[in-house]
Amino acid sequence: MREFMAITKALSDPNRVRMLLALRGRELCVCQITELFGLAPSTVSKHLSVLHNAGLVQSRKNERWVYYRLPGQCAPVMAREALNWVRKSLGGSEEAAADQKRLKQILKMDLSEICRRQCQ
Amino acid sequence: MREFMAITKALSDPNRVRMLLALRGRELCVCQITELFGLAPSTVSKHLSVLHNAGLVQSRKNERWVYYRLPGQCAPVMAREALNWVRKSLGGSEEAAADQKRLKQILKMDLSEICRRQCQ
DNA sequence: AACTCATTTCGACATTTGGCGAAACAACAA
DNA sequence: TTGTTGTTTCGCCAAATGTCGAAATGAGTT
Repeated sequence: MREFMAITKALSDPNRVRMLLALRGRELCVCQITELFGLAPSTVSKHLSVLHNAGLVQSRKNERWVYYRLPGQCAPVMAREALNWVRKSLGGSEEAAADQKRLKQILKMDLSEICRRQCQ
Repeated sequence: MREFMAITKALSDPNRVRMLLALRGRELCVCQITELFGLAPSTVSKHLSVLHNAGLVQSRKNERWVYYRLPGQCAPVMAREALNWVRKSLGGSEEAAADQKRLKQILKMDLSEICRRQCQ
């Protein structure tokens, strides 16, 4: 029950759900997610920590950047089922499509450039 | 997206999730749910309204009582998928079993008797 | 060791949410 | 019509939540 509630609470914020949809098929750096959502880096970090705590994302550090991704087969069943449900329900939604489109532009940019823009 | 968020917000409270699990296989009157959870009737009513608003329960009125039940095949796909996920994830949980056990006792009681107990 | 810089944590604030009791509502009974 | 009674709505309060900016962290660089 505790595990399940951690998941539903994580899914109860639209920005967090959009983050999960944006992570389909690729990993993203915190600064890329920050750029995509137009939120403060600290806010994005907190959202990602909620998702991580619910087992809905994993992370790794490389050089200066932290990358988040959806968990693989090793993830707990409950989290995998939740992610399948999200994908099935919203994978084809307008919001997801719009985010994917803007993400395409962001992925072309250099990570350092993105971070520089966020510091000003 | 709006529909999906209504569902996840509805599922983000443990009492509401327990209510959905208690409604498996039968309809329940508001006073029975109130008795099961030990909350104020107004609180239970509010929870049920949130669930109803998300399409996760339906209601009917009969005589003096209002009965809530899980939606049938006519329910929107998203709500049905959500309910399946809840059942699959928590159908066998300790909390659900404990609630079912206490519910068994409550179902033996007369509705008028339950309501009388709640008024004092 | 000191510096840089992406990320996280902390502190503050406004908003939302879960809870209750009182009052309003709605349906039935007398 | 007037009561009775189960449910809902309305205020109110305390706790939780989303957001930001400032400060702390930590890994790589000089």
